[in-house]
Amino acid sequence: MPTSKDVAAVAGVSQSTVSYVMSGKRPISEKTRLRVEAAIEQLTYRPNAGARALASRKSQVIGLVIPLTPESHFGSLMEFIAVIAATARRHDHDVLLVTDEEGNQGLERVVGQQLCDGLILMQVHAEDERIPVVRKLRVPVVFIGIPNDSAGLNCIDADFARAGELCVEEMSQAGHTSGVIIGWRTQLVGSKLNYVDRFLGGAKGAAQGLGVTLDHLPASTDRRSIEAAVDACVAGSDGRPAFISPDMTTLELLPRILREKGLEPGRDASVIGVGAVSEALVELQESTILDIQPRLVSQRAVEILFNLMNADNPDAGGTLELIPPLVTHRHGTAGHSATAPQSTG
Amino acid sequence: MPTSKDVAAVAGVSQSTVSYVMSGKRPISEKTRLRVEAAIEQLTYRPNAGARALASRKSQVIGLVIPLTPESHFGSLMEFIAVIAATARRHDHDVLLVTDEEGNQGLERVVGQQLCDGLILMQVHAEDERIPVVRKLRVPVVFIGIPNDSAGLNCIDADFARAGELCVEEMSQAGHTSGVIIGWRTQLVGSKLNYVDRFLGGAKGAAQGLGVTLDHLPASTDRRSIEAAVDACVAGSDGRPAFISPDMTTLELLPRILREKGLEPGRDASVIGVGAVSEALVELQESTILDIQPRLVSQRAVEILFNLMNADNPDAGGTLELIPPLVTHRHGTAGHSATAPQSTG
DNA sequence: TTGAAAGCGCTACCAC
DNA sequence: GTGGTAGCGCTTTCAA
Repeated sequence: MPTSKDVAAVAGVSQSTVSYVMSGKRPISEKTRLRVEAAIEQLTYRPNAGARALASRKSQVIGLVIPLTPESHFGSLMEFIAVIAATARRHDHDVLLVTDEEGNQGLERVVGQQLCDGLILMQVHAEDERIPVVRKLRVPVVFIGIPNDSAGLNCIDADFARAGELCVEEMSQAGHTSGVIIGWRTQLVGSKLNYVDRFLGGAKGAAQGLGVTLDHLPASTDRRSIEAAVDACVAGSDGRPAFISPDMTTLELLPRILREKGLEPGRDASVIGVGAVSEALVELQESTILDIQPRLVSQRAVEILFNLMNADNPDAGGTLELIPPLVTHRHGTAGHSATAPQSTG
Repeated sequence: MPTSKDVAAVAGVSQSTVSYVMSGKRPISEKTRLRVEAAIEQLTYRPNAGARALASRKSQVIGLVIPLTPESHFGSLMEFIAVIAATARRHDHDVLLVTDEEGNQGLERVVGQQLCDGLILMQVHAEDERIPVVRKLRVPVVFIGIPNDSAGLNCIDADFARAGELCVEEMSQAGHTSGVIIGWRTQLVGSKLNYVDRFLGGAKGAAQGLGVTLDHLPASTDRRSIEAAVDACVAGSDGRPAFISPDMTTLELLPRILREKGLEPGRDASVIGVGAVSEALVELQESTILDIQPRLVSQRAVEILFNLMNADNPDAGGTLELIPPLVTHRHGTAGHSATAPQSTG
């Protein structure tokens, strides 16, 4: 493996000149620059990441903390990860995977070892126990998700309140005057994923405005609890029930459960929700799906992080960005086109 | 940030002793070891990853090269990534994400920069253009997938030949005497993902043995081509058609497409295939699913990599490991239980 | 516009 | 069983 010393020798310059050619941190004459670049090419030189990190105190790596809990929807998760990795590369950084299996230990470890210069945390809980730790961390952190107390933190997420409104509007336009939201068990809401709360808030507001009634049936992401919720809803429903859910796993399960009970989604019941669906699958969903735009959210998360990492002020921050959802797919409701993305401002 | 020098000072020992306490590479008296450990604890010392990598020529990181092409099924991909990350941590290593967007450049970069000590490559093609590059790489590499010429390479994958056999057996037991395999376009098979080939081989062999007829309809993972294949099959079918596919996306689309055509999967048609399905969804699949055991495959991949990384012989290797699939879920065929994983030896 | 040299924090060799 | 110390390959002053 050639070193920058070798490059210097070949180019007939000093090692520091090689360094400055690569970093551009000081003016170099056209002539020497070309010589150095030629030498780099010739030797296929690549700077040693460890040495660079040691000397510069920058690893050129960002840590991505991913949730591997049962409630996470792997397909959606991957959608985020893919964009984050690609965006990071565009900024000349790599991505280190940190599973939340290690919990706070993991955060402290990767930052303590100076393995990365910044962190992105996914699946942030309302009262996330990582927050006190994050506040003490000496690297910038961006949350995907909005905790209850986001003061001074940098957060970005889909606008679930708006998504709730849109779902109810969709429901109303599909001719329903009442519907049921299937979300998490109430005892978990508030202490865990609070986007359900935000979603409920938006939905309830819209329901009032539109004069439709809305119930909230708590359910977890397992088949049994969803089934129970469905039974309850069908029993209490006059005619065609409508289901709304902010959770992708639930949205995948619901149509199947309905069919098992002899209800054809779109005809005998409406299913409306938000999620991150892969393009291949979205057009065949039996539900009306609002896209929470994981690609946009991820990209902004990385950009915010890089802004912070390049900021002079070490504790700059306090971003709170909400990305509006898009209606990408309507299904089974008369009078609606099945595609045509539409901005929601 | 405290350094090992600080630890040494607090413990009243030399810096090298601190190093040896951490690495265990030389005997340390109980007494000093405790003193050092106490100092480490007290200062919450964490070794600087860059410095360590520089001095030891080991980064304690493995690179994971993931495919972000349209043909990859994100949910399945995540299943692999999660296990790889967890297993790596258990070996005291971290995982660096390398997207194949960079192609061979990416491989050469992360190895050249000495960002990682080993690589795992996913979604290996039959004539993968990364292979010549990999052979020159100075770090061990494990492939998930089996290229045509695997000589000297370390490969692991699900046993798709066996999976093909099992699918045909399932089909036969479900009372079908003929069926259709929906795989990739033939022109792609052979140059790209060759597990389809292996799958076809196994399936055809079993078909001969069982005296059932089998067609292969090429289709891509998009809705339109699958639909065309379905139409062709239904037209040529007497009675209840059977579909077999080695691709998860196809398996997710098929039941929906069938329903659109008025065919209820399990009753009017059988859908059988292999894939990596999340536990929450598997019991509601409209198909008979053989689990390709992504968790087991991933775990073995990491273990093989660590064996290579610890091997004295730098070009040890030439592993080829096939993991048998499990019948985890049967659907819509009389006389079968809907669950009960069963080993296939 | 360029070079020399002092570290960055760790490991591992050589002494004792 | 332990300590001293020479690098690992880079960045970044300080000098010229």
